[in-house]
Amino acid sequence: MLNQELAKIFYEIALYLQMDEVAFKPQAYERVGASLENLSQSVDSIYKKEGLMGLEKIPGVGRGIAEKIIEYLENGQIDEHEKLKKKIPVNLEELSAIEGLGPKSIKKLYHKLGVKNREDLESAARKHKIRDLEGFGEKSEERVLKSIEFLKKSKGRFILGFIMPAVREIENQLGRLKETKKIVVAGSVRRRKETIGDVDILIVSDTPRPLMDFFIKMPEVIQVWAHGETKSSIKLQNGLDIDLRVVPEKSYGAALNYFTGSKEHNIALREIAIKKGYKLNEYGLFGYGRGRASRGSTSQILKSIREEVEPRKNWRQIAGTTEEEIYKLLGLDYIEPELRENTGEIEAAKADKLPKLINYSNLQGDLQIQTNWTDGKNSIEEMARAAMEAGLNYIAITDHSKRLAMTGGLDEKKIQKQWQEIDRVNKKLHASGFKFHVLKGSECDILKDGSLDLPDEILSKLDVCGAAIHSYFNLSRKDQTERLKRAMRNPNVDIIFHPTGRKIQSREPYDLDIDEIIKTAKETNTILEVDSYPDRLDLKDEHIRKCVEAGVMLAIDSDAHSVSHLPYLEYGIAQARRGWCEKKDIINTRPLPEMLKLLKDKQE
DNA sequence: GCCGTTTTCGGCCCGACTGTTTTCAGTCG
Repeated sequence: MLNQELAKIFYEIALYLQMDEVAFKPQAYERVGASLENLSQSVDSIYKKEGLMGLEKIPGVGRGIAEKIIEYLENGQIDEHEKLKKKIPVNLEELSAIEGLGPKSIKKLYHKLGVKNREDLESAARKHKIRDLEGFGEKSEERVLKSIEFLKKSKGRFILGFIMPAVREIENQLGRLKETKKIVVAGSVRRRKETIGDVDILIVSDTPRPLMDFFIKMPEVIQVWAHGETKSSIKLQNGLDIDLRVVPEKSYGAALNYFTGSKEHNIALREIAIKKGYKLNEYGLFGYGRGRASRGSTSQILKSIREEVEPRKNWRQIAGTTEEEIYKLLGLDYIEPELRENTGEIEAAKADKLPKLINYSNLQGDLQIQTNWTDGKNSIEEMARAAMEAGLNYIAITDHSKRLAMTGGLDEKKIQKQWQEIDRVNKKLHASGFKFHVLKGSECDILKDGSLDLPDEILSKLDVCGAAIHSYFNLSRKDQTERLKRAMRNPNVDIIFHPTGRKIQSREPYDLDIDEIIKTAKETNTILEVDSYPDRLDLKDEHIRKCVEAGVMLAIDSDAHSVSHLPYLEYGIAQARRGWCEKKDIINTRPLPEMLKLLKDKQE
């Protein structure tokens, strides 16, 4: 949380500096903001362990910002930030979220109209005061009102797994047009971020115009933000913003790379390109001069670009049709989209040390499935058949335990009855010639003190015992961590389900020392789950990466409460890929007998 | 303010689109 607070402050400093047209510093602050957001360790613990020097090792942090971080840790605020806030006391977070409002406009609105927050802005717009300002007009006023309207209704970001069907529908519509040679959804969707702000679609075509026209006239469109030759931008009824760009074939790879991002990754690539005497943009990778790409020093080349001395005349495209050739010419291994956050992937690609990521087709089983025995919608047999159709070879039925009375949680008696039903389903499936197997499991409640909701004599008979926290979310960090550690030390507990308990956009994770949990998981040979349910994705990417580094085994489960939830596994795999997971790190990529042998209580 | 597989000083990613403009500033990604 501390990292996020600081990131927000640094972003705000960047905006304030931009208002005053300060050169270069804003980028530095933005960079450090993004860096802190991606950091898996808390700045607090870095500072405690390694002091100022440790902070300076964080990418984008030098002496100046390190001192500001320390200032925040000690005083809870940063002097320069407070000064800037006093000068222009506006709610930057609210105002900069408005479509089309940047630092310059915010500054002007404050000075001329005294706009401090979204409310002031809305009232100024409704009174038509904005249109009279220099640089503004009727259109900008309307845009402000529309954007406020939308922000009132939504939080501005969408949960990937929930919005994906709508995205794929638009992709299909555009893909069917005869002008479309190739289509791909780029941006944060392609990187499979857990939430997305908008959608970037890329099309290869020689005739952009009809595509653009079709795009802005689709029935779902409620707002056209931009409509140009090669780029258009719209908003759908469901609130989703979509950008469409059309590029020629020879620029496909460069454009795909560029529009996939992340911004930080792209900037790093461009810097590498410049060092090699190249230029990288969305149209391709270009070398300077004829034959020898590295003629002239970097600064000479830059100078010539800046001065626009016969721009482009001497630039020659040397790559751009595919992403692969761009990475190759930059001296890098190909980097999968899920890794492109500039959090070490470029260095790894340089050193030939990228992980061989788990594949979207690598799962053999699913170890968390709910049925209509508790709060699921479908029967055991229905879930089994659906999983089989989805290409899986085994599932574990993990209905809730008795403490979750609300869901009709199973007690000792009921769960044993469920075992009979599982035996019956297995028998039936095997008799029909299927190799599929249903395992006996539980999503057993972890009680307040870390003990379990079902007795050991029951748990020890399960094939797969999952344990999860569903109550007392507000325990202190120490108590919550101890609670989970105690559960992990139970020799019958194989997996901790959704270990941090967060729900994206609706519930914070409970307070946990995640490093301590990972350490205990390693010691006790407990598996941690990557819950694939779109608003859980728990563990999340940065935790997953820590597990991989620590050698903790993970399971990717759907947490399906209905047959329609099984496809959610895709998002768990995506999250695992973002956490640098290989196939070997995930227990349920193994065939059933091998998987079972890796469980805690099945080992010698 | 950060950063260095040339550098501890002198650089710092790049282009499309819009609106309000008579040639461009601001925003976005």
